[in-house]
Amino acid sequence: MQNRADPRLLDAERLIQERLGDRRLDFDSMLAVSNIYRAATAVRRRAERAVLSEFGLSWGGFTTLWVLWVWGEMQTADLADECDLSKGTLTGVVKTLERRGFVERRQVESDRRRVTVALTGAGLDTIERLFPRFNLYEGEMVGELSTTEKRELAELLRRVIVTAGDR
Amino acid sequence: MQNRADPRLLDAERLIQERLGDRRLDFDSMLAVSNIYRAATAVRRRAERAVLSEFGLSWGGFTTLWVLWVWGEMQTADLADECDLSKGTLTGVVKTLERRGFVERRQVESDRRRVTVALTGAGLDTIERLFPRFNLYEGEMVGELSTTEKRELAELLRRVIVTAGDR
DNA sequence: TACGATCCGTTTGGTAGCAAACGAAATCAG
DNA sequence: CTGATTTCGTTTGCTACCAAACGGATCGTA
Repeated sequence: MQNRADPRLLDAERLIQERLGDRRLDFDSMLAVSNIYRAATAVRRRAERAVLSEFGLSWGGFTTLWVLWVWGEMQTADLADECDLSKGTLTGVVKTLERRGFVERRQVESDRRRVTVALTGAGLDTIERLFPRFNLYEGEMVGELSTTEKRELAELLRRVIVTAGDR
Repeated sequence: MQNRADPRLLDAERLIQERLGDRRLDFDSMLAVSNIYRAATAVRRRAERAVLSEFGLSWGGFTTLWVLWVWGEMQTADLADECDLSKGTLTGVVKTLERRGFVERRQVESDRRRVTVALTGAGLDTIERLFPRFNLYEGEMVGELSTTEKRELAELLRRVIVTAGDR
């Protein structure tokens, strides 16, 4: 068993209890939720600095490229859904990726409201070089965890995602 | 043991494996990391819609108010650190909170480079009404987990935070 | 006590993110 | 057919977020 890495957590807990006086407080949930957020921020920030910056990509840009790589050309709405972004946000991300030459938009002939997005050659090349690096980085980020613990973590989070989910 | 909640994950895994050809891939790390990010997004989004919007606060604004409530008046740099934000970002968040009347800046007499931030009466009132609500919401978000599982989750994430950490 | 180095918070310039409004295109009702 | 409704992606207006540059204030060293 690991001991607590950050002693401030305990200080904070004590202080909060004082502030709340006799009101009851759900510490276990509080710590679980706040650590989810802190971990995500740390992981994203480090990924952008250590891996993605070199390719001129943000986290969102990488995700979008990755989804297009795995699933192939897609409609904007589906892409937004798969990337877990609002459609408005996706418009901007795609615009940036387009400017960088990684993706291109295509009008759908049969329904001219629709637009699909696809990787360009440069985009394909980039994601194929980048993804193995990114996956190595992912391994480092959870490197302190055993395989069993990684699966446990993923499963616990999956249940939180379902609860918090449905956009 | 729980079975997978999202069957698409399996499709994705197969597709990715095809894309990668014979290169090896660390799925366990990939799923752990991507679920951290998805969970954080879902939790934040829901919090902002379900609880914070009513008080005119973003996630970052809430965090800042909360830190000031627990720790009291603080210098900008320490506040940024505690909120896990860059100092530039904090300037903007404080500016918004100031406009809303929740906090106020104070020049430090002994060192005129420094500025402290403190809750106003309205800010104190707001966080005292808001926090119990927020904590209830946190409980809902991890409501599918037992107490033991919440602690497990928090501890696993704590180790990821340490690995990815050091800003 | 002066001046170079350092330490502050802010500003700048860029991307990301959301909700809501929007306009064009397709569909539906009659 | 035609007018109303729905369904697309984009635009708008706002907040958030970072890195890097900035400019004023302080400190260290001689």
